[in-house]
Order: sequence, then C-alpha cells, then structure tokens
Amino acid sequence: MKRKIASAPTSAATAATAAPVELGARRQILNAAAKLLRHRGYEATTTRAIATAVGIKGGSIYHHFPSKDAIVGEVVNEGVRVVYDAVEKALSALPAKATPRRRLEAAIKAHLLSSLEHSNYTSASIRAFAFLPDSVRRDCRIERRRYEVLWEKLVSELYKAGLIDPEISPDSIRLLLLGALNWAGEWYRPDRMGIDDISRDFAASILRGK
Amino acid sequence: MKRKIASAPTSAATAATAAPVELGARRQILNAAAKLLRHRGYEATTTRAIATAVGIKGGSIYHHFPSKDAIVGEVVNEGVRVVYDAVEKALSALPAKATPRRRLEAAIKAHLLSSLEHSNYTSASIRAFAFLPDSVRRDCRIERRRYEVLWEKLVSELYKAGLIDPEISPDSIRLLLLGALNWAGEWYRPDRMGIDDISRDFAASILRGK
DNA sequence: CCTACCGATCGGTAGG
DNA sequence: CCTACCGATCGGTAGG
Repeated sequence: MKRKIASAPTSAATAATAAPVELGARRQILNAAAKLLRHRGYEATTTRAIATAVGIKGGSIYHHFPSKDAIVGEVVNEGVRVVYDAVEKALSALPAKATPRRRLEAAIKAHLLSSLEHSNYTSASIRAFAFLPDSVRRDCRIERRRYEVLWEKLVSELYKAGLIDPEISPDSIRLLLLGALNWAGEWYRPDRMGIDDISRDFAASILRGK
Repeated sequence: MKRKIASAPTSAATAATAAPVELGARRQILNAAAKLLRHRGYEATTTRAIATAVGIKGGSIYHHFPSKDAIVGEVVNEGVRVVYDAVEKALSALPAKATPRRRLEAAIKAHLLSSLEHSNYTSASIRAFAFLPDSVRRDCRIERRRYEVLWEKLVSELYKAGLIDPEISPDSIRLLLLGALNWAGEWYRPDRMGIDDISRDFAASILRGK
C-alpha cells in the first residue's frame, strides 16, 4: 500500500495542528533510509529504493538532498545522537541515590532498547557503520566520541564503588560492554530472552560479588 | 606490483616441490576475496576487483568459480572453520590440569588472534556476514552452530568450576563474550593494547572473585 | 516532483 | 585465460 509523499508543512504551527501527524518529505526520506541501512547495508540502500519506499520517483530524492551520502550521513549521525539521548535520559531519570549497579543496568537497557526496538537510526548507525565511505564516517566522529565519554564516566563510577577489580583496565570493561551491546543486533530476537533480562545479566556479569 | 596468476599445480606433488610455494589460482582468488570482504564488505567485493587483485581479467574468474556468491560462500565458511580450529587447537594445547580461567583466556586469545591478525577469512566472515545474501548465510549455519557449541561447553566449564554467578544465564555469558570478541575488529589497533592484555582483561571481567 | 537521460559499473556469458 | 559483449542498475542531472 503506497501513498504519495505529503508536501512538507509550511510552518511548525501547521505541523502541530495536522491531525494524524504528517511527516515532512525530508523526514520520510530519512526514515526510509534508516530502515534500509539497518536491514540491507550501505550499497543496497539505493536512492531509488529510498524513493520507492516513500512513494516518489528516483530523481526526486535530489530535490530534498544533494546526494545519497548526505542522507546516509544524516541518518548515521542521528542514530548516535538518539542512543546518546536515550542513555542520558535513562540515567537522569533514576533517583539520586540509585546504586552504580542500577545505573549500569539502566544504561545497558537504554542502549539495547534504542538499537533493537525503538530506533532504525540507532541500529543503522551501528550495523552499517563498518563499510560506510570514509567521508560519512568522519562526519560523526564527534558524536561517537561524545557517546564514548558518557560510558567512560559510567565505567569510572563502577571502579570508584569497588564493583570492578582495579587490575582490569577501564578501557577493557568499556570495550567489552559496548562491543557486546553493539553486536546484540546480530542475535536478538524479541521472542527469546527479554531486554530486561539481558540487561540484568550483562550488568551482573562484569560486577563482582555484591 | 602485479603478477599474472600462476597456473594451478597439476598435482599435489608439483605443489609440494615448488620452491616458493605457488598458490593455485582458486586459492589466490579466495585470498583476494577474503581481503576485500574484510575491508570493504559484500557489495564492494566485485568480481572485477577480485580479478584485478590476482592479475587476471574480470571474465576469467568464471573459469574457476560459477558465481560471485560461490566465492563469497567459500570464504565465509572457511572463516568460521579457521577460527573454530584455532580455538580448538589452543585449548587442546593446554596441559590437562589447566584451570578453567586459563582455558577461557586461551580461547579468547585464539579467537582474537584469528580474527584480528591471522586470517582475512575469519574477519571477513565476522564483519561482512550481516548483509550477505540469505543463500550465502544459510550455507554456513552448520559451521557457525558448531562454533557456538564449542563456546557453550567452555562456558559450562566455568559454571561447574563456580567461576560465574549461577543466577546469570549461560546464554547471556556466551553472547556477551562472543559479541565483544566479534566487535573487536571495529576498534582494535595493533599499536594500542595487545591481544594478550585484552584476553586477560576480558576473561577476568566475567569471572568472579579469586 | 516527474520524465528522460548520462556515463559508469555490475554479475555473468559466448566463443575462442 | 582473454576479448567483447549482454541486460540491469547505479548515483546523479537537465529541463520542465
């Protein structure tokens, strides 16, 4: 069932009052690109496939974006931003007296929910990243570095609380954890173990007794 | 510096006596495909790029293989086999009285060495797998399952030795570990932390007390 | 936003 | 193992 793309709202007010929220053309294109990138990778995400998904012809994509890589770059960048925001929000939603263990569990769960359930942007930026053109990858170094720093702080809290053997390098802990989280898209199936259980197990795995 | 491909040895004896071992044409093609798959992914691994890498013309590839996917399938399958053999060999090389911790460290190290330093086949089968055509992925389900079982046994040893909290699911431990190992190709740089250190840290991270 | 097109490149084949 | 080619498809553009 295909529908023609809706013309972009002419103002924020228009967008806010439209009953079933009509997405702008740019947003629809980005959504379609994120979904394709997640499930089929960079090369298979053709401008024509994106166009077809939003109900327009191939050439019309270039009315909204200057190039394929401009679309891909925006998707990947937004993907990193989305997972950053999700983890940040999950952490600040916890009570001030939450234990470091609870904070770790919350961060893991937010990352997994974002990349497995909530956002094609996040999963696209994780799965498709490896073989993206260098120019696109350079464009999101800053966002990615920012996300790394968030985890460096979180891991550092765990050490201060004495929950991790001080002989283990904090880099190892972070790489172990984020690696396992980023790889989850390769095996996760919604009907098997739930994200709550995975998060609890992953946190418990790296924290030492009590 | 390009050289024409060597004609395949006409017998095993010929191959064994050639002074600097000349690889058969099929092997050269597989090697080139593995390297391309590892570094540039499935779609960028074109039959013409493979041919150029071994010094022949595009069409000549089809004298040795019936299709691109036949080449890719063989590379990916061999990649799984190579890492399986590496881990298996590392484990059986240990003294019979080696602790479960040593066995875990050895298995981790063998997986990382295979996928990061020794084998383009292993790294290709890990990095490129996600976006491979379904037909190719089906072809190596058996090998991959076999590798999973090896790790299931290894993890089970850790539980029996009381090195892991029995409240954590063994699946979680295996997925955490293999996920982190498979993702290592995305951040590992030979000039930073060595594989020995990473292996020791990863093993220590998930083992409790002691 | 569409039609119609560009040059380049893809996997694969015929025939030698 | 090569030359020469096939139909299909790619990212992108002109002109409306």
